[in-house]
Amino acid sequence: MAEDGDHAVPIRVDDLEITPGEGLVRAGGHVLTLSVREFQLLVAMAEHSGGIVGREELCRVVWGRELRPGDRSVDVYVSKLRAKLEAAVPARRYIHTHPSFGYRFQAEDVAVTDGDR
Amino acid sequence: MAEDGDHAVPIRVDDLEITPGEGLVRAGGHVLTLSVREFQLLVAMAEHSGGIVGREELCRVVWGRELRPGDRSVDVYVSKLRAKLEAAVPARRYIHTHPSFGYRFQAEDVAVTDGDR
DNA sequence: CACGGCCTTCACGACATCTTCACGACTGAA
DNA sequence: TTCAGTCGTGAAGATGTCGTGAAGGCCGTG
Repeated sequence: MAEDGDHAVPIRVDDLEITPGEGLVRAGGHVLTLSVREFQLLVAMAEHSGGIVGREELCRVVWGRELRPGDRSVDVYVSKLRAKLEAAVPARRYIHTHPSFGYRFQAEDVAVTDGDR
Repeated sequence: MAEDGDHAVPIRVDDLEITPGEGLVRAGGHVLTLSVREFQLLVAMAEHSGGIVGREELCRVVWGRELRPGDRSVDVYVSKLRAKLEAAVPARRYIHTHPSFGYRFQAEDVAVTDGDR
């Protein structure tokens, strides 16, 4: 079934439960308070969980416009989102940077021995 | 058919899953973080998996220019790529050197039988 | 009006990447 | 053995990309 619509089907990634229809995010029994942009960004990445999503696509999906040269909006919101996710679930890391490619959303342990390289 | 476009069709070589459209490489459920050059080099070799690819061609495809005498760029990046592949999948060897000819991309066991002596 | 949250942009520092150089290991020929 | 060509790889400097605090504008609420 097509599931990229606005259905209220929760997206689950590790400890996170994201409910697009309600703008609700639960992290291990803990509810996150996100702004609209933060939430849309989270959903956009979580829908491609495990894959890399480029800044251009994120800008298109969340901001509804093309990414302009020098535009740092996406980076700034990724930073804010990371801060809130880390505050909620310190043991995991969800947003990974792939320089020049984009970001990858996937739950990984923070204290990794070999997972990061 | 020639399908070297930017389709997100994954290239599979043994334990490796390479997704050109996303810049993503998986090795046994493990995600590799590669730079742009490293990734392009990997794709260029993996597309000719099993065959030998010369430095000239690699330089043309990845760097977009002719290989100049004394240019070691290709060698350096092959080295980096080897290091990351070996870290991810220690049991296999993917990049084989054929002196004066080029490199061959093919999965082989590390505990070598004696195949290339 | 005053307050507070959200969004955008700017600026600076931290970090990753790219290129080139340098040295040594290895190989085959004489 | 000695020589010449080839390759592996660590390191340094230049460049590019990213992380993030802060300032300013907008808008809704009390």
